[in-house]
Amino acid sequence: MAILPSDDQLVEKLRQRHQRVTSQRLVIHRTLRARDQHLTAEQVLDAVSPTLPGISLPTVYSTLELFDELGLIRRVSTGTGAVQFDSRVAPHAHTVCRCCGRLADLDEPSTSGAALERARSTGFAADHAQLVIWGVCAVCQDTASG
Amino acid sequence: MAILPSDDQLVEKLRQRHQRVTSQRLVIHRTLRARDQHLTAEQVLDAVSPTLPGISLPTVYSTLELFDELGLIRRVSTGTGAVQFDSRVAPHAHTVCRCCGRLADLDEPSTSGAALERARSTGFAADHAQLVIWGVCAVCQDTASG
DNA sequence: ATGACTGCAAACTCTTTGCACAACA
DNA sequence: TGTTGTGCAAAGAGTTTGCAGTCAT
Repeated sequence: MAILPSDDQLVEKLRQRHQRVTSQRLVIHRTLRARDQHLTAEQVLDAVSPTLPGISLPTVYSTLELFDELGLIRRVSTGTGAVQFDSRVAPHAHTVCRCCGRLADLDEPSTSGAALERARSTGFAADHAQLVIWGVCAVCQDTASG
Repeated sequence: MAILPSDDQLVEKLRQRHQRVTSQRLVIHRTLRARDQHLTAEQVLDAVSPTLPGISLPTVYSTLELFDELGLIRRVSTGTGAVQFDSRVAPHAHTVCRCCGRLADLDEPSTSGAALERARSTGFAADHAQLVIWGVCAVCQDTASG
């Protein structure tokens, strides 16, 4: 499989760690970048299956875990249902509806800087902050009141 | 089982919702308040079993879910291992070690206020913000460098 | 008395593991 | 050519569900 310019970041990080550049890793990476949203492992499998027939869920999981270690994606967990993997690298928060469980993005750029600093001041090597806001989404509010 | 002054908040909320005051709910509530830390459902089971022999894990889960709805505790999920239930009501953040998985408290009082406001401005009825900071704890840093 | 709650068992979902084969370096 | 990575199947952990019996109101 040919290496595209958009693969460079991934390929470089893999080479640094003496890990292999496989078609599974390339396709999953391209798919995540193209979607730029949060997906479950199963959704990633469905998204890449047309391009990679026969790819397995364990491979998807191990690849997503690798990408999380490399800082290419972020794991977002709400504790309800499957973990979501977020390819949006820019800082932002997430809202979770207590009613329908829906996860949505919230642009909130600079909330976590102070918390990262504070964590570091306690000796914790912080690399990433994840802000999840619980509540009821607009749709479920309408449904409940209607 | 007698109602203590410390149970008042729980009892009042249950009565409001026409739900029953059971010994399971009282003991779990007292145990959580006494510990004032984050516990898994299994740890809650172990903690209350001496007082309530024969209590079951499904009951613990349903009670913790109820308390979360009542705002008496907070569900903290890292996506690795079991969900933790936090009886500390005062705003604070959590750190998660990528290496050993350990969850720790971080006093960080006012980080989430702006994010809650912002979520509300989009029509989302936000009630709670959860800030999780990923990184490597001091212990694991020492282990890796030694 | 009656309806909600509990305990038990089983099922279910999500994720990880073990092993043989394939394929990158 | 030597490992690392993949696919398959199965196991594992955590959580939820169904139902009969119990208990708070």
